[in-house]
Amino acid sequence: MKTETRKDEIIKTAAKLFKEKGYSAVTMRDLASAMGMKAASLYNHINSKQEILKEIIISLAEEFTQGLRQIQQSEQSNIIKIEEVIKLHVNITSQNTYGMASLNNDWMHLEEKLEYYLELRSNYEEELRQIIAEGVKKGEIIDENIEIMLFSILSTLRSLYLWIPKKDYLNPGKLSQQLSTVIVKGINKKIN
Amino acid sequence: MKTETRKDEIIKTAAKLFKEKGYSAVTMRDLASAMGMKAASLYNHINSKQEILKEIIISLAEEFTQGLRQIQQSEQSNIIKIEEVIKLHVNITSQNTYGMASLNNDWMHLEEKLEYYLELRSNYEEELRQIIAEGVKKGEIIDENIEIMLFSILSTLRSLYLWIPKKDYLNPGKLSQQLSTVIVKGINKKIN
DNA sequence: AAAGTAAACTAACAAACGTTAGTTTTTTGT
DNA sequence: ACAAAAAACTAACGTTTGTTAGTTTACTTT
Repeated sequence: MKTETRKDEIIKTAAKLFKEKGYSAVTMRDLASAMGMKAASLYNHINSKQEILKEIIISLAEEFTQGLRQIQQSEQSNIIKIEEVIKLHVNITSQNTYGMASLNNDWMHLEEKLEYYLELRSNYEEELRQIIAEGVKKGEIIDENIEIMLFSILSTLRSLYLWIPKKDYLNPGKLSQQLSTVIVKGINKKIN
Repeated sequence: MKTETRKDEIIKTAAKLFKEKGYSAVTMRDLASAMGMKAASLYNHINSKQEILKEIIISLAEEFTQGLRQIQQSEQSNIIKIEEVIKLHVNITSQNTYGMASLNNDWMHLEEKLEYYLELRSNYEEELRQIIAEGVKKGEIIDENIEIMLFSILSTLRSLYLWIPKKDYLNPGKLSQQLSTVIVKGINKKIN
């Protein structure tokens, strides 16, 4: 764990501002002001505004890709794999709620890296889709519309960045567990 | 159902562009170009860029508020009320997927109407929270963390605008029903 | 056909944008 | 203590931004 560079600080501060107003609405002067410097000085550390966005988003996207790959390789039931995916999202999001906002809302401004990002994203969805499909085939998961289950799970997990900051009294482990309960068992009490 | 005014067309086109790039990244020249006219001509119909955003968001927010109020007044179980809320979201989102993007992502640029919007939003969340809480108290809903159930449901429903356009072979009725199943019963097959 | 209105246009504005160039200050390594 | 490197600064650039003013074109009503 090496010490945080000035560039890292800029990226971190940018992520915070991007979460509040979105990438396009944050100016280099806003960012500089938040860093306590002038806009031109930022360019001693970064090459462009876009580079900042790229670093925020791509590193997170690769973290998710790698995390899911490890879960996929493990030999567990598909329900447990999904619970591991939930943990993955909770953990990554807990450590970088600001960056997750950009990942969700500002990816369309990536330009050069856009294609790469979209590929990571669709691969991620496809792998999760296959976990669900296999779970259905093996009778672990209800035989409902797979797209809807995928959508519901991903929507919840992708929105975590909005909720974790407000509920930070919950530790990641407990949050993951409670989320798993709600997603896996549903909310109703009736026993069929 | 009166005929659509030019202003309505502009707002509709703007919503589409706002969904693709976000409010801040869409210029009046972009919007004019999409309308087949020059930027200055837009001002024969609207007063400002912000007014467009305001009309998109506030009308939707009020639609949700009114819809939830009617559900709340009906005398039904809380589980059924939640299923009605799901229907409400599916129906409104189906008819205006573009506007829903702004509602979710561009509300922070509302300025004068921001406070009003935030009030509608927090009232909406609070009413839904109470439906869940009452469901727990009456034994219809599992005794899990209410905030997490609220968060999970709202995240899914608020993300519908991203998915409905891709899955438009599903009609709203069927989609609502399948969503209810996933949210209420969960995804696992095991009978406890 | 004339008059009135609606809706487009051209031209331009002041402000804000990302970024560059060149210079000064601060920190680091010997 | 001094040289080198890092990191801040001022000033300015060419564009793009939302918007206004004034004018022209196209419909509608009489």
